[in-house]
Amino acid sequence: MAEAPAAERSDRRARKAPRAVRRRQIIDATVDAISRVGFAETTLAEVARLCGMSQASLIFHFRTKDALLVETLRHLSDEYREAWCAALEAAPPDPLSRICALVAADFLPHLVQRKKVVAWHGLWAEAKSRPTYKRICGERDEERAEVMVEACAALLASLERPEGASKAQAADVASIIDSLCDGLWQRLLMEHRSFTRADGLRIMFLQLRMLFPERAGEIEEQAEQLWRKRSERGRSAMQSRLGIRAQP
Amino acid sequence: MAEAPAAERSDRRARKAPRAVRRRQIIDATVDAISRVGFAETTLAEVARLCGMSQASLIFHFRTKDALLVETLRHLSDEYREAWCAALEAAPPDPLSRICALVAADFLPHLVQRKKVVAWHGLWAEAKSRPTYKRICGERDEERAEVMVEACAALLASLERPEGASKAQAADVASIIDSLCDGLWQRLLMEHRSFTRADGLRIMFLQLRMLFPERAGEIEEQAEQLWRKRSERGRSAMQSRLGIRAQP
DNA sequence: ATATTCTGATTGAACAGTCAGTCAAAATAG
DNA sequence: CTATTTTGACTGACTGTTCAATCAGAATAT
Repeated sequence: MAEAPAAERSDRRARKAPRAVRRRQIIDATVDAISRVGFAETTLAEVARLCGMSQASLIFHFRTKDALLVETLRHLSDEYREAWCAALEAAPPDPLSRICALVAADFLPHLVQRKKVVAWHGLWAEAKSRPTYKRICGERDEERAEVMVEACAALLASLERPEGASKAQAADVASIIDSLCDGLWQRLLMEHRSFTRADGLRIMFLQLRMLFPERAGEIEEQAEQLWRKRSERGRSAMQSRLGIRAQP
Repeated sequence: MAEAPAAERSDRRARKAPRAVRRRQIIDATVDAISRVGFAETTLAEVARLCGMSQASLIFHFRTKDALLVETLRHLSDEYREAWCAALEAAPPDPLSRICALVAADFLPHLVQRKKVVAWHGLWAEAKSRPTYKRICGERDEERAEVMVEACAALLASLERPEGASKAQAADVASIIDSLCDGLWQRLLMEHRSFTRADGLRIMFLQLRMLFPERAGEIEEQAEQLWRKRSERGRSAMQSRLGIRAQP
């Protein structure tokens, strides 16, 4: 309980911290606040309390409350972007692997933390009436959607389906994948007792197998690989099979 | 403009309106306000302005602002429930028709108005930190989900798929349908210029055909029927074909 | 019918509380 | 020292809510 080694524990009593560090602390506290009390009830006083600073300090580092909220949204957006970009780079270059990686990134436990997603949704909900928010959210979604459409197009092209694999078809498939992701996250947030990330991931892979039945085997392989990684982190006996068989 | 016939036109200048009517006017104005300025910025002053009444009147009819918001949420919830219940009753009793009816109800133009859904999402986003909201939203989702699961179970049972049509399977299929609906609505709200209700509906039916390829013909039939009804309301040349063919 | 009383709806003005943002002084760092 | 960071105390604007007064129309009495 004594003094901290000053490096890792540079937090509370460091009177003067680098600008970027303070800003980050404040943003983290803002995320915390929004996820706790909701967007509408998030006040500077609450954020200040959560990061142990004065209200005036927040205003000193971000000029206004609105600016703080915008930068919080931007931070979350950037972080999310980096997460799926990293997942994408770590994945093999074939389209199917890329799609699986993108999907998996959305459901990996500590890549996308609950607290952050709650805050994200709180800010997102206000985007409809705040152009700036809308722009940030829009950019985020667009970029990911593009990558997904490309991967889907590449995969569809390789499948040689009976009727022409048009651009529109790839867009539709990508729409289904992305929208289902969003919808499942919505459920995850509301029913976080009865519906887990594992459930969401399982259903996503179910969907992938339905979209690309020709590659059902590979998809199941990728899923089981994920489950194996997952079980390293705790739960030993996890239902590792998908619920529905591929069509014959 | 002379006197109104007192029955239909009981609106503005009726000094004393029945309690229920006034409450309804206020709730409508609240929906309007939330959809315009967002939940966080919705004040009693704004709502009062929108329905041409005094702030004090709002408090008179609903004891507090919170109560007004809760009753607004409940109203939207009830209205939505009635919409899909009506669609369900109007539909033929076979499982597939019921599923199609439920899906279509979510995307039919004036059954579910945009303004209301925007407001719904605004309130919904706050539910994470407001137990009362959460309860109302939860009830709404649960009831619909149950009906969907039942219909899916009945349909799956009739298909005689190779491996047993378990309860879990029906739940998964229902999950996919409902979650995709939610996700598509999310897109609809954000990209309401480039992504229309018709796009959403088209993708939903795409999904249904993928989930139940054995009944692809019937599903396409139902879809085309919907499109025909739709085109009565204006647009003459609407892409009436689904983009992807069923698997052979 | 007319006048009177009663009741519930409606409101303007005022209230107390909370909010984001200001400021000058204190604390810290280089 | 000077420059930057930090904060407690303050402010003005705005919030939801209260309240006494007003008003319209129904009920009652004459």
